[in-house]
Amino acid sequence: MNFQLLKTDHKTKARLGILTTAHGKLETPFFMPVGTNATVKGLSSLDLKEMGSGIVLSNTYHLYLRPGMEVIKHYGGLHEFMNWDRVILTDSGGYQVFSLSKLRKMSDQGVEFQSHIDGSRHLFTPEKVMEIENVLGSDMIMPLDDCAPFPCDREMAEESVRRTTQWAMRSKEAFAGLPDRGQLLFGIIQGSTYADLRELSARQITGIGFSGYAIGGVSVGESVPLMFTAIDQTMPYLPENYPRYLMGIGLPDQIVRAVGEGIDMFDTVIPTRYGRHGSAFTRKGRIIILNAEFTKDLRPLDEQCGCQVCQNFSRGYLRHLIKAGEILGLRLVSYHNVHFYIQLLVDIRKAIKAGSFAEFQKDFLAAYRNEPLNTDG
RNA sequence: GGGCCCGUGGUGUAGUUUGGUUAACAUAUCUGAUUGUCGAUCAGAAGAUCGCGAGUUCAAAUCUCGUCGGGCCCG
Repeated sequence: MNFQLLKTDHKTKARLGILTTAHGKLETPFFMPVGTNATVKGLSSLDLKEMGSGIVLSNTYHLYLRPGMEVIKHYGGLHEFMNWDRVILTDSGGYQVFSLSKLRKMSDQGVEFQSHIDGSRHLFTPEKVMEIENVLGSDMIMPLDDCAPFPCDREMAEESVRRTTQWAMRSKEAFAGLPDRGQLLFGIIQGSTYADLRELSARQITGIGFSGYAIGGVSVGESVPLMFTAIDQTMPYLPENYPRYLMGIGLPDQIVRAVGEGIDMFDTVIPTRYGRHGSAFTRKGRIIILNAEFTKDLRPLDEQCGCQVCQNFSRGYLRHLIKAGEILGLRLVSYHNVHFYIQLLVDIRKAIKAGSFAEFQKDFLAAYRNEPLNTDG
């Protein structure tokens, strides 16, 4: 068993656990900064270590297209390529094919798509994705799935579930035939917003048996309530003794809520994307540092934050950097935001350990506003 | 001394020949969106009594005269 469940909160469904991988142990719940192109945009592996991240997420689709597998193979894997000796999870590319490739043809065989970079044509099959991820050498790997869009009619959702299950079986089989690099293969649940399809998908995927289970097909354009409905519809069918990964989620308050539903793993581009676009997270909410009111603000982004950026730079300075299009601005705000997420999960784990997660959740949600904050924040 | 060109939101321009809805576009500014990546993009807002004055006209950024400012050419 690679996952050890240490504790389940008595008032919520929050869990504390340890996930063991080829590149180290991780306490759950944890957050994975997204490093699509073998980099968390704007941050080096050194930065991530400094802020205490134990894991990064990277991406099969992007790395396969660029730099290409020959390069990664030459380095011996993604860890060596990006000089990151901690844990890596790679997404399969199912979502990217869904979100980036204009021209794509899905069939039971796989998905044929055109590169968003140069238009070249490629075919991803479940087997091929397993091979690619094996070469990448990431510690946790996701199988190719059929990510249903939103809105999605029932027929399309049914097909997404059927195909995702079929692909999951093929992935597992292919995975078994590849060199053992100590990788953990996860299963992905689909089913859109249909309760019975979520249940069906969860039963089928867990029936196949994986090292962990992911809720996919969320954060694809649905409303937040619907997203949580999909979580509710899926969670009862996930086995306790395996890690649960909520793909692509979410805003800080959504993470705090989802932990209370029993989710163990998160990833989202929000801290880095929002950082590049000039939004910084604080425990009171998000400030859009680009706003004119911060022009002469001498305070750090978040007065409760201990990160390098908050120790050294003011809101007014960071605003200037972002407005001037300086790379340092993108980098510093991204640094703060990723640190914010990492620290948020540290505090969440601490609260679960102390048996006070329910209070933590209540306090956090009471203090945190989702609408952008003004100067008073 | 003579001749010619140009003055339109913060900036750069279009519209003037042929007068006719609410003066357009880009950029900058302001606000918002962004969830298995996007230094992308999208949405919304504010901003010009068209250098100034007079005249012609039902109606003037547009035509006429004067004037101020900037530029160019000739002497």
